[in-house]
Amino acid sequence: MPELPEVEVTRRSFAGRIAGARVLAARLGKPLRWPLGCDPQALAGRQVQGVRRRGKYLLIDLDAGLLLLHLGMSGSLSFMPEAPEAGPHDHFDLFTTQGVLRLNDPRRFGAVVYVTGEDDPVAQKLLGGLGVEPLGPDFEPVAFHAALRRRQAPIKQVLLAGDVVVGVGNIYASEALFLAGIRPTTRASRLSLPRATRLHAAVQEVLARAVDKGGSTLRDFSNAWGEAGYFQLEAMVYDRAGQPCRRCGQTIRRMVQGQRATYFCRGCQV
DNA sequence: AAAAGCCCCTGGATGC
DNA sequence: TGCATCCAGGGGCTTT
Repeated sequence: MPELPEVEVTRRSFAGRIAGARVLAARLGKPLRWPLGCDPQALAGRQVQGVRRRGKYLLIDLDAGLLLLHLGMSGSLSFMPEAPEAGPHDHFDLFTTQGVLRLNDPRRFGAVVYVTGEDDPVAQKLLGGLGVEPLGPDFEPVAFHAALRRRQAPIKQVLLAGDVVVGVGNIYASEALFLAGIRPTTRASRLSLPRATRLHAAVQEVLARAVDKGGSTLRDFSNAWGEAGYFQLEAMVYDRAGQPCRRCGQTIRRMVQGQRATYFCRGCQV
């Protein structure tokens, strides 16, 4: 489910309310992708300093150590004054003096991992290989072009890989390539500087706009307030196979790259 | 080093 | 109605 916009929207929806809270207890449901990495009881008494985001990870800073949280494919967070009884897909609860942070994740591709710091080997393994933040100052056209020149894979898959630029998932990769007028199958190394620059701008534009719209709610995404997102309503290509292109009228195509669906317009993307 | 496949898991939609 | 099949916002790990 969640790409950078959904994760960022989630972060903003509870960061302010949980900051300063004291952890009372933690509860685990079924196993997630990785073990928590500490006894849940050991979290009691720690204070939440704030919530950051790195790529699609949320970093919940504690006064000692931090929690790395990933929503995987089907995860969503809620933050409520009091938690209803846990349902079958509620796999992590953090009870605090200011409310309960709950992770609901039917498919359990998500994770909550405790690490002592960002230099912790586990944190390094998960965060160390990530590319630059697309909405940060390090995402810059010339460096982006240089990084793409080293990659022979199709540009769609390079965007998804996350080691050049983070946070672009399956929806926004298709959308950004449409905006930039680039075929998803184009080898990354063959993009000229002007085209890479267009793609750079398109990635920033589509992600920023999606954050603005509260993310995309295709099935069940909602932020920690329970509010849905609306970006899916303005998707140009994603999940629109067989429908007319909103720009040129040609039929939107669906193809498969690396076992993931890609949507594009033959008329608008060269 | 980089690319390509393979999984992890559950639920909803579709088709017979 | 029931059952099989396909598909889904991710990404680490293993193999080429």
